[in-house]
Amino acid sequence: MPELPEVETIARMLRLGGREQPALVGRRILGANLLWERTLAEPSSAEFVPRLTGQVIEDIGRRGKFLYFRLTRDWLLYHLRMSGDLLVRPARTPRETHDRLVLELDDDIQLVFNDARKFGRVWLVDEVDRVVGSLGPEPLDEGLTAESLFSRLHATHRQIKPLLLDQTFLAGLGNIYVDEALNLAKLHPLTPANRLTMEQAGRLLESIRTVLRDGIARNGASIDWVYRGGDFQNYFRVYQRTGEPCPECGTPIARIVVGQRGTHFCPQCQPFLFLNGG
DNA sequence: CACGAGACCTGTTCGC
DNA sequence: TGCGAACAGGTCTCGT
Repeated sequence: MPELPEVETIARMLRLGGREQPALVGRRILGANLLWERTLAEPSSAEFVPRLTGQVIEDIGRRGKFLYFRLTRDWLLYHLRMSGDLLVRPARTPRETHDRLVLELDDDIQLVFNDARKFGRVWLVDEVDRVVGSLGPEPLDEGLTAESLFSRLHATHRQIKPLLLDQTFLAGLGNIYVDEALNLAKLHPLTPANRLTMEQAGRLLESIRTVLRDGIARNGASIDWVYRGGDFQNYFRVYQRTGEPCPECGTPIARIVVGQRGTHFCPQCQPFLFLNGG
């Protein structure tokens, strides 16, 4: 599903508007149509529509992989999970196959949540931290330093890849950007977190920021049939490039499974140096 | 605490 | 061509 750069791209598009697409800040919600019950995490579907109706969108942003809409009284949050997408369409546009929630806005606009795999979720809450309060720091936040990352890495012996996918450790990374960042930092995905040196922790933070910034600059990645307009997929170094040459050394990219996730890395640039705990 | 498996879902691609 | 298996950007829960 969309990771930080894809969600950031969507948030910016909705907040600022894009080609032929109006900005949504200032629009009033006139009604809502929930088409798949389980898409709504909370409150109940009976409470959702009357409570949402009439509120105005005051701001739109991103925290981790969550998209948030600050409304007159409440916060509306979306998590796109694997296949979710948010689309602006003219009012009364016919339903499309995987539409799950349609908001009717003023100015004859709809905001459509489309999600083939139905994993995505929506919340309407009065306190935003009830949903995003347990997230770890934003990787692009200047307040996050190599020193603080280093000390948090050393608080656990978990493997670095699953740790970076843990949203309570760091918010926003997913399978693509973790593989890309670890390759750039020349770290094996199974490296125990507490074995990283200070220098490696610094390189890891810089690598994470580089791949995220590059991803945002390319409007995110569009892969498989879930096309969102970005083209960062053309710049992957290792993700889904099994058997192709490493851009650094030419060694064929390897694929293993880590935490049930496909994991791509260069065995030459990212050697595993911790056999027998040594 | 840390890890693995299973669940939630649909669609595409791959191998026989 | 057909059909099942494997796989997919995520996260939660449960058992060990």
